[in-house]
Amino acid sequence: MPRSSVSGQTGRPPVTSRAEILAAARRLIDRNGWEKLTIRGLAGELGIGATTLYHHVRDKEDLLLLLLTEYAAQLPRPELSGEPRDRIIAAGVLIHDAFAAWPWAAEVLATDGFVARIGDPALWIVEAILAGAADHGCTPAQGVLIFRNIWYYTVGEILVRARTARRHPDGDFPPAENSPFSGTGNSQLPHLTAIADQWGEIAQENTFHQGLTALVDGLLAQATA
Amino acid sequence: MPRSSVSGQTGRPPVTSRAEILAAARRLIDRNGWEKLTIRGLAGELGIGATTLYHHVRDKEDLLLLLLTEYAAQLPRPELSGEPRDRIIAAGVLIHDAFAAWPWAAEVLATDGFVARIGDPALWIVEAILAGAADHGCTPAQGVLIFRNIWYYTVGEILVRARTARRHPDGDFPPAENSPFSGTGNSQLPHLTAIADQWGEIAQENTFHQGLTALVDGLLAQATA
DNA sequence: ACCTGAACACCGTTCAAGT
DNA sequence: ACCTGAACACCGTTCAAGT
Repeated sequence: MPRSSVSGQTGRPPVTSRAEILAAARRLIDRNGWEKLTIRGLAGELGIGATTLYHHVRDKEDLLLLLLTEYAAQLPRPELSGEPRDRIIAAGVLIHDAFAAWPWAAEVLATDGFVARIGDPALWIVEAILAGAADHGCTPAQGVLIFRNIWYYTVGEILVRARTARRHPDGDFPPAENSPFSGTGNSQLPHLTAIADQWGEIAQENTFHQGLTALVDGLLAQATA
Repeated sequence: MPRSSVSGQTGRPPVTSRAEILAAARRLIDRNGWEKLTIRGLAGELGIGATTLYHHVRDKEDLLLLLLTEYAAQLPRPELSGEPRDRIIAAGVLIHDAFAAWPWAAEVLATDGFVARIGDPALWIVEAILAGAADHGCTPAQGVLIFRNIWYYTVGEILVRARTARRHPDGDFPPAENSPFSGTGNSQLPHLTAIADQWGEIAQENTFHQGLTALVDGLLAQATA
């Protein structure tokens, strides 16, 4: 790790910086996908020795976390207004859209403790959901429940759709792979058989907003029952 | 790949079989977690050369898929009865419990096309959800929507909780890691501050059934609106 | 028919030595 | 202060050669 800047500079001059490393990492991820990011490849992109990176970031996990924190800090932070229920849904959509633009973030962050790890830049959206729940008449514990459920649902949607997209990139979805029903004429499965042909097309639709609304409305109905 | 058994056996006798390999893989996963499963380690467990495995399974992904198919085929398949809405929820709980017992399965299968890949043994539960939706008055497309949403929610819950458990194994949950709020006295985040101390404990609770119920009720309300 | 070691093309990370 | 190559301890997979 380099020390924080002091006036009297001595010793060998740096060939790179943490900022340069993060920018290059982001470039490579956008180009090849995050699974393909390697320390050695990153050093190659920067034209430096692979081991030099370890003077600027602790390890690969630290690098990814720095990248996520940077991304989170730079996201727009719109004022949420209107009915509490609508604010909660809008907050969920914001989380979703942020991850949809950078699906690998969901892979890295798919953990309950994510907000603590990513830090302050993400807390405001949690606060927004808790505030919406409270304004709707929920107890604090019910607010936490609502946040957790939105988080589960959103992570699941992002991960499933991201991995599906990786397998058969945009547009074509061979029924045999995308539909749960590839065989023919299984009389034990009448509903599945009936819908088999259209499954792929239906599963392609973006129904996040609709599903999130159902989840939030269901949770709020439970809370105020 | 070995050929299907024929009576006149010739050549070098096998030192293992696909069944033995799958059993050993399962043992190692249960012992060390699925991330630690390596082809070389598996061969070591069996006391054979690593490259021998490639005569019995195509590659590592094929091996994992065989393992999943075996697991799915062996799961109990209870009759679901009662109200359509309750049958849908019960089906979701069955999916959840199957994955909760083997969380790595969710990692491998977190893809829209999962049922096609895992094959017939998993189709009955999809049929059960579609049938419940139809009996409740949903169109086939609405049934597919309900299945997909249950799948997203369940995958998210399993993955988030599995990865969290891996980070701070059962019991203790340091607030600094498990709560979104580690700092103190941030007046911009009143609701978060108020609940910070109890967050870890609340987030520990298993609320899957409750959340799934909210989701299904919300979706059914949308469908029949 | 089946098994095997050597080899290929990779990983992340450490550390002593250099500038 | 910072950089570097060599080295360590791994991966999955292929393939020619052996039994």
